[in-house]
Amino acid sequence: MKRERLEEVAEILDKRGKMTLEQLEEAFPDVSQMTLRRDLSQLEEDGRIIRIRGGAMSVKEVQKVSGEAYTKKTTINMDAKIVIAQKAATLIDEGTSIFIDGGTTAMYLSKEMPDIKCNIFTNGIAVAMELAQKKNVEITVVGGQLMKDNLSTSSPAAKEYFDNTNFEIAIVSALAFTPEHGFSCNSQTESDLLKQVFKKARHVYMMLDSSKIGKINPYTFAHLEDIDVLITDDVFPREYKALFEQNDIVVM
Amino acid sequence: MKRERLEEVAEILDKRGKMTLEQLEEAFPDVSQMTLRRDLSQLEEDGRIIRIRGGAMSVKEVQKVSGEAYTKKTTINMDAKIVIAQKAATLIDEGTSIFIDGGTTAMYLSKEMPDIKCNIFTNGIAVAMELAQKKNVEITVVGGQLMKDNLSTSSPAAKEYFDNTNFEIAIVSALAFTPEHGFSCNSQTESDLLKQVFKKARHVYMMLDSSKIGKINPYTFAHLEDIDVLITDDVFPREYKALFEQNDIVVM
DNA sequence: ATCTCCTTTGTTTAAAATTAACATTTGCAG
DNA sequence: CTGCAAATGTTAATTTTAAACAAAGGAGAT
Repeated sequence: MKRERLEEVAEILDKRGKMTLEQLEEAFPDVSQMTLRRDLSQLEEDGRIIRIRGGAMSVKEVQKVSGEAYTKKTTINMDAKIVIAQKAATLIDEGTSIFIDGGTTAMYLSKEMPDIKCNIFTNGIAVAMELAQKKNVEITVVGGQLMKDNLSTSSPAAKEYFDNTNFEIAIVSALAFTPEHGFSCNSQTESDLLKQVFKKARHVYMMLDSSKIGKINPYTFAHLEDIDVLITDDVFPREYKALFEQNDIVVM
Repeated sequence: MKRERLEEVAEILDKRGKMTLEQLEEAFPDVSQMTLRRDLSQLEEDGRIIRIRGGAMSVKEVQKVSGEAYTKKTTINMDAKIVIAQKAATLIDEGTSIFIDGGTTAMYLSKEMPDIKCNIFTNGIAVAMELAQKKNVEITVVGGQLMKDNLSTSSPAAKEYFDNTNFEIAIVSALAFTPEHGFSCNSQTESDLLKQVFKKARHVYMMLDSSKIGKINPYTFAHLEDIDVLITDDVFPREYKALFEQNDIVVM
């Protein structure tokens, strides 16, 4: 009972890097806060985690935080993104061929993903590194120039790149969405890449947390008719939900 | 005033590993607790320390504390590799176009590299992530299937990939070398990739620590005549050094 | 110099998190 | 079943933190 929970706590912390006590309580609804505190104490003694004010973080995360110039971006609407990523993770079936983009939501998705046999294509190198830990996942990285802000690559040669490639699903996210401008991002070449991906993908899943709504970015890469499923959080406005459903999009 | 104090706080924390706020107050008697708190906040944002309840600790300390629990790999001949990487780093000039492979030595190289304006092409995603921290370095990642053991990509499409690309220098390392079999690695596609790179590179630098000598791996990608400079450690056997020099290779 | 604006620092106070202490439950050997 | 010990829950006290505001410097402009 205790032993297992300790393992689970350590695992989830390894996955998410950093969690508040509140988040831990949500993850373990049937034990008290005090118990979780005691668990953290013990894990700390074992050197598996570091306890920080408000919660705890994994050792890996410490190294990451100190290693990179810590981008604040990772924490904007993080909870919503994790929920969305978890949902998306359940949609991945064994043996499928999938494209995943290089955004932060995709990063969470790759952490939450089950370790099943499948082929993943991605343009995010952080995503690729994360997935490399999964034994059964075949990974292919899309080459190209690296954008340092989001660690994703894109290349004008994307077209040829995907000539002989097909995806069952493409799971992507956008930086912005409005009904008029569709889904947009901030890089021309990334936009081109995604358009190319959509052509070769049987289904397109869009992960969109509600903070993106009403915003506009310079490059539109998809409109409502291009996507099949929308995965979002629970504060997603009702009128938008209706709008998506009118366009035959499944909203989760 | 503030700047210096921040430095001092970071230093003393690095030294002592872990301090409570009380201890910090003793160390800095002429500022208020709140100021120290604010300093810690800032250092935390910069990724230099980790704030814990009651005080703070240095990143080093975290690693030490957790060191026992976490297995450290990539230590095979690490010292030699670092020395080689440092040497190689000095050979990179501003404004050049360079290919770097995805091996562990290349990883150290990317850490040691100066942050100068240049174009780096690599097939190592760990290398790419490391380089992403350098503001002035333009990075292009070679796409392809990801090999999980060394986090490098390679693709049969390498040929087309490099059609319009040229390198001033290619800095690569091999997994094995013998005079008869040349430089070899353990992946067919990576071998192809490197051969392609050599065609487009003006100079080829080989980083080879002495542990690689006398070993054979399945795929030879270069012979003595293909390389221009050899960067190695100081226990490199004399007879091999002579051999290289006979082939007009500069040995460092 | 004097003034203004902005940053830094200090102080007080409210909020939050943590621990301690004690009560309750659970599992299990005898 | 009984009693003990480990695990967990609950509450209250303690400690730590952050927020808000006030004061003190510091740099540049006039």
